[in-house]
Amino acid sequence: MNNPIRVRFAPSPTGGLHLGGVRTVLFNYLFAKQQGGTFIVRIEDTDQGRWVPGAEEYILDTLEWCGLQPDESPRKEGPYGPYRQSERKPIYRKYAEALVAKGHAYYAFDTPEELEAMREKYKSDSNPSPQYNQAIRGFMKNSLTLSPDEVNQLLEAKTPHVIRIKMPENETVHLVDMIRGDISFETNTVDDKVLLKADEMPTYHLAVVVDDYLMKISHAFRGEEWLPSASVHVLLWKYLGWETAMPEWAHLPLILKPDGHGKLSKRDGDRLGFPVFAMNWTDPKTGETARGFKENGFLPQAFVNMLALLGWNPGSDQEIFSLEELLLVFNINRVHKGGAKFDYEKAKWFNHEWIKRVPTSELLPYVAAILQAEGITNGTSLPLETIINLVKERCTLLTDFILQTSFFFQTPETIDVDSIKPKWNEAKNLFFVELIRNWQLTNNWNTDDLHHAFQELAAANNIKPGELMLPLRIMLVGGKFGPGVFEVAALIGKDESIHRIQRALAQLPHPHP
RNA sequence: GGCCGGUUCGUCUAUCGGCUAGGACAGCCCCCUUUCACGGGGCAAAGACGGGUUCGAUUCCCGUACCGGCUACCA
Repeated sequence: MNNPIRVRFAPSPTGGLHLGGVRTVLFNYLFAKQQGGTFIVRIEDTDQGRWVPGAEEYILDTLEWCGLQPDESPRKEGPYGPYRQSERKPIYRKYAEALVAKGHAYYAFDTPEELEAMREKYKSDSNPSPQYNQAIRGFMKNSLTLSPDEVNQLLEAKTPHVIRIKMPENETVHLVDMIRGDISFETNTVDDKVLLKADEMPTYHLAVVVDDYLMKISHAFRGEEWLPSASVHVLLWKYLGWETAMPEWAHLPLILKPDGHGKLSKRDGDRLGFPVFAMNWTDPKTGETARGFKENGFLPQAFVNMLALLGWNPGSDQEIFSLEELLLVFNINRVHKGGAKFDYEKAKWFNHEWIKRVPTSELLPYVAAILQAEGITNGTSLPLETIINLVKERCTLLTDFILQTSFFFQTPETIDVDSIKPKWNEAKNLFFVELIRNWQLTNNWNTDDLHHAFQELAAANNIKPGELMLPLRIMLVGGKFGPGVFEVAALIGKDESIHRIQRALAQLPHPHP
């Protein structure tokens, strides 16, 4: 009988939630939910210095927008709370002390200055970044080099100190990764990581092990950047006596910059002009706002779909997946080992596909909100659903609906007269004057009749309809885009259509006014 | 520098040793469309390199190169 599936996403509340973070959530979520497991969010706020107000709220809001709701989180406490590590502070020390008692860890009293001095002293060309490890610890100020009395005195005097893991000598640590298979580390090459900091807060290394144990985590997914320190974590599980409860590991590949190399960062988004965060994030210190996919006009379905295919694929040619479909076909074993360069063009393609296939009724609230925010809403009662149906395939982002629908609601502020002028002449001018008269008299204000009447009038004037369609489009819509002109005319109505033509005529040469 | 990981079209990727190496995005061309899109059709584009193993390697093994991550009392 297997233990229940319990997975966790453990972000640090230091800012906006990055693409890669959301993908980690997604894979956690899919893995847990397809097996009836539990998805937990635990806030890793052990670094007081990097804590940013609002970040935790933002992270939880983002998961809500994505539809990836945790079963247990600071917002929805479960049986293993609290779900914020800062509130779990009293828990950690005893485990660190237990490790000291067993001889797997030790107290270290070195000051930051002394650590710096050590690094300077041992720095060389062949070893540019000396570590606090088994070669060095014998020369430092710790409970391994000091006598028990000295250590007790220092402890009693409340001397600031940390607890470090004592890496064993000449051992090979193995770990099985669900994505990468067997990975091994030589303990001689890893340093004595700090477990408990001087402020009594645990470091990530201690906290992740203790909390994963206490929260009964069965599978631990995280970014590839954690692979090097995984050996420390495996050792900790063993030294704490919890080896049989250790979760299965999966280290996810990184999401890389589209150009150049390296991990994708917020800076790249600024530089290359695309969002990196899921939603807008305003830095409370600088007041600067980083754009999010949500505000850039992405549908959450598309965002999630795009993320799922970054580093994973079903082995078939299918690319469009709803969350429900992903739940059916996702398989952690098919996650790649190699990092993927992020491609914003492909991301937009996913969104376009989703805009085309999502029912208009579902698009409606998004579009209505955007139009309202843009101040495009007016007194008219035009059927927004009909309009969305007319233009949705032309919209890659939800924000494209602004350009594609605003001319239905308001007379275009400027029209592209420059595209009419070169081929404009008196005959065309007369045609439009006559068209206005024709329209004023008609009672058949619908797409088909408008189209036929236009054709007939063109023929009567001996002008090719093609010569007149573009001018009419620009007069009504403002530019060379949008759905069929007669559908636009039919929707905006007789008075408005005539008004727009008159307005355009006034901006064009008309020798006989 | 050390440690760990990775390497198929420009990009995301398929391939459980048999390949004329498939799909998608982007690009280009054509059709459809009296706009822009949608849609349809087409073109171009890849196995880092060197050794093995094998009847046969993109696929397995080794080495090299290159890329990435880590190397904090940050996560």
